[in-house]
Amino acid sequence: MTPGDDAYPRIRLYDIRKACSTCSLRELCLPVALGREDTEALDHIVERDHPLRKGDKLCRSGQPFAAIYTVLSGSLKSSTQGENGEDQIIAFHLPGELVGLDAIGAGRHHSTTEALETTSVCKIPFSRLEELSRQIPGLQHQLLRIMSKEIFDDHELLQVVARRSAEQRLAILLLNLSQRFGRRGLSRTRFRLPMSRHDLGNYLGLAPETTSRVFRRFLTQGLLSVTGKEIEFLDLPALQALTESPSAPPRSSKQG
Amino acid sequence: MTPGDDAYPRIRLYDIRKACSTCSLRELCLPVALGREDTEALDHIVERDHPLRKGDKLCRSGQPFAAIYTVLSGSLKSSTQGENGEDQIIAFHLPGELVGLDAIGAGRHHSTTEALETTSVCKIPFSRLEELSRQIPGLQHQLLRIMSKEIFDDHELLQVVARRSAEQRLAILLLNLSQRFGRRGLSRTRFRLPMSRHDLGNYLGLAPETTSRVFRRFLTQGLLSVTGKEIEFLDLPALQALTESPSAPPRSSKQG
DNA sequence: CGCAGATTTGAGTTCCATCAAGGCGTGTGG
DNA sequence: CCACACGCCTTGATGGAACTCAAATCTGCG
Repeated sequence: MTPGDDAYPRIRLYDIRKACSTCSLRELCLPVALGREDTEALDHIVERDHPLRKGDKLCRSGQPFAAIYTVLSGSLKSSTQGENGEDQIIAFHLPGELVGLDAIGAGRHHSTTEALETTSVCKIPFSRLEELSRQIPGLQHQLLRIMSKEIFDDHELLQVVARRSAEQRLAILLLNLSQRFGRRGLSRTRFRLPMSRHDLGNYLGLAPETTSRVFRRFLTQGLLSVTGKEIEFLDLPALQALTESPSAPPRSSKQG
Repeated sequence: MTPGDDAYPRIRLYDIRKACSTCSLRELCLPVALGREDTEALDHIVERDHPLRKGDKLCRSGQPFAAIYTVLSGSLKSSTQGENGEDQIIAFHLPGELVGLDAIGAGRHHSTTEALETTSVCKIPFSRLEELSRQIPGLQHQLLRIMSKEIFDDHELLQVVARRSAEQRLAILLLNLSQRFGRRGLSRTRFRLPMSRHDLGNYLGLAPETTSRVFRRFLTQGLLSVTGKEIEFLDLPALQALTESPSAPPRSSKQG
């Protein structure tokens, strides 16, 4: 049952790199000048976890924090819960990305992470990683670096949710997903959205109906074609133009 | 000109503790079992910076990251910039709080921090702090811990901006500020807002006019009294009730 | 005292959430 | 292979919250 035993043999960093060309574990380690020994040390703390089925929880809000994860295949969503049970999705996780960083240090998860489809992840026990990072100076810096990135991403999301129209929000998210798919070597213009319209809307601070309507508008305007969860960009420049606040009235900030 | 020279002598951790009873530097160090030597080591890397006047920038987006700061007196706002010059305020910083954490690791500031009034801060060169944190195991963990807190706060803000009404947003912010003032030993029910209505609105994703109108509504309902930037809570329970989504229509998430 | 910026107030408009109903698609059982 | 049912998605109609524009008032400051 526990990962790391015979049924779920340890996998090597080498394998992870093969499995996922832009794996965050690579992101975590690559900029660091790791010697052969260091690499092996890292190899040995990585464990493969059970594959998750759609709806399975990787971790729940309030649970003690023990490990961070990197997505090998599939996808996940993380959400925080308001006191009323209404939740707010704060991130989607695609293959090659790290999960659970917001729990570092607090010792406890603040969010619940759930599989959007059949998903396999790779577990990195944090205590061991932290221990290791004391021995490998660059690794410690990498940890801080990645958390910093997380903060930056959150700020970008905030900016989007606080100040942009529904169309801009969706366009920005689609382009963002496009980039992330592209980085994995998949098509940047044609891909499958792993999340429901509901999740999409929740993440962007929109009602699901609005999300649906915006898709229709994009379709009508010839910006993209939508078939269920499959989408294809037909007019990338126009979508990017949307992003740059073409119709966005300059709110707040400064208005002379 | 450079801080740390004779004109601005180094100040000691001891002084900082006196200057600010809930200083984040304490927050940073206190949970760590610091010996006398460690404490002195920290003392020596802390510098007092120039006092800032209203509107002065502590750091700008894009600048190389060199230090984190802790607020001794006054207050600051941090904002990110969209490509159009419209900015989004992501945090207000009151005395005793840390500034610049989002830049750790990226080596570059992602946000611009500006004084809302005459403000004095205390500079902690990061390279030295990092170096020190390799020698003091607990300190490293504290850094991660505090960054994690930052991420958590961002998620809370996102939840507020994405899902709550204008009244709820303002109520939540006012109560939050109340707590933070209270922690410093000031009144929790009567204080001065250091930021403009404009900034208030920007932070909450609202137009300044809306902010003003919500204040009026609160006034009319007898929830608080407002005189310019001075505010006083008159009906704390009612404000807190607002916070708990009483009139908040359960949006998105789940609606049977 | 007068200016500039901040705040408030008003009127009108827009965008999006809500409510409600219908369509599509997938999985299950016959 | 087909029928049915459930959930997800779409579409329509409507109302309301918040934004925009515009102007008056207030505030601080030189």
